[in-house]
Amino acid sequence: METKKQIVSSTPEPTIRRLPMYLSYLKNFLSDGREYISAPHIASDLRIDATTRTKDLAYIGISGKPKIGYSVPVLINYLEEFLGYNRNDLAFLVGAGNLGTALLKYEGFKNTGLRIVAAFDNDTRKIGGKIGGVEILPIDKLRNMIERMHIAIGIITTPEGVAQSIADMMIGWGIKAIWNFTPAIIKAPEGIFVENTSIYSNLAVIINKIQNQ
Amino acid sequence: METKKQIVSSTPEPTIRRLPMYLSYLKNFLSDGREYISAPHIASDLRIDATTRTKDLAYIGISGKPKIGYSVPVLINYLEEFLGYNRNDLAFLVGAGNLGTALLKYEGFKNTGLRIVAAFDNDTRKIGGKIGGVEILPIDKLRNMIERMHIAIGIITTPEGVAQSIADMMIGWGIKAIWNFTPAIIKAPEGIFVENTSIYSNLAVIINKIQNQ
DNA sequence: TAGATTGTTAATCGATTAACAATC
DNA sequence: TAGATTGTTAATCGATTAACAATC
Repeated sequence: METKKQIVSSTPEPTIRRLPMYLSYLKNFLSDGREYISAPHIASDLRIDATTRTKDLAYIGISGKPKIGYSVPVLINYLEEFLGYNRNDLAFLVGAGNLGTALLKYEGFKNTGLRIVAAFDNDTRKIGGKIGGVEILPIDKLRNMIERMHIAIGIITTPEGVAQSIADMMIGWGIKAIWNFTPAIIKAPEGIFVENTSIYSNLAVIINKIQNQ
Repeated sequence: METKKQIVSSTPEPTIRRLPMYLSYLKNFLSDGREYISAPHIASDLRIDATTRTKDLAYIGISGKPKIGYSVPVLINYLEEFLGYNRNDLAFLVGAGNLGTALLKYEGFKNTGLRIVAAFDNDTRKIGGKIGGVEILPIDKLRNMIERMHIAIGIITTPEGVAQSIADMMIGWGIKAIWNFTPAIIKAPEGIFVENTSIYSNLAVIINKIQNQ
């Protein structure tokens, strides 16, 4: 028998990145009181091809009605469910500097399923205190806490130089996904997912556009 | 004569996003004192296909020598030049909240060509003060400042609800590129470039991976 | 020279866009 | 019914990967 390449029919990453955009848009739309919306309507507002949008919604298992469109509240429910906003995904944050502080205080996470349950730093002036309602603990408590609480997500907002060593600790103690806000390139074994929010990459795209305009 | 589709042979965006990664990696490599590096070497460290990497470097106009590899210092120079780190690109930031403050204090920009020359807010307690060495001005000074200083880049770190109106002001007064850190979907006319650093999109990818693992 | 490494050309893969049939 | 809108199938586009020739 021939070995058939396994088809991992998962949602494409570009689609996943667009979903929060739809959600944000639809919530605004709903506050206008209208209940149904059509694909061309969303598409022209968001500057996304109507077919792309239809496919995106089909991926998460929602379909519309010809002539009428999609029910906005239903769409919002499906999106929130798919994006895990009804779950609680616990996370630790390491590095309570400027960016770490901004994330700890970020109101936007309240809409989502992400809960930052503790933060870690090596600055004794911060340890014991709270930022955005989250306790700041010493780094050497990290191991015990990850293991005890079965935390799956680790957020790294440390200086670039120590990012890899923090990641290694997190991975060793059971973290499944790392959200890296430093410019460091995190090396991780197969099965550990690393998502980079790279300020430099975003800046590079902007500067490139400015230069070539 | 047939109209030939104009070929805008510009560097692909995925390539541009990878360039800062190469730069960061090479700077670390250089501090080890070695002068030449080969494509397979970089590739295995960064987990990027060697051919992809070779092409990326070819785009910015640098080639290596068979058997020897690429000269690291030359590579760094080319990358910094291409990324505009030797230029000064002036930017304004609007919204000196948690995230805005983090960006104003961000040491990493010192390596780049970006200079945030002023910040704007409507909080009278912040106005007149400085954050990260940058003066905080009232929003109503924005127009005059953009026009006078020919600022090209506007950074938005306001609450989601006012992002579009700030963008409209910026665009009306001559800003060419907007770096949007809010979840808002910024509508802008043709020719104005909008780059989104979307916390929600990044989070969505992480949550999706966690759910399906 | 021999072999490691680059660089180019072709093949593959995946996402977006286009065309059109189905349906309320 | 007629027409607006969805949903599916095919075509296009662009990036990644593979194969192999060129070169120091």
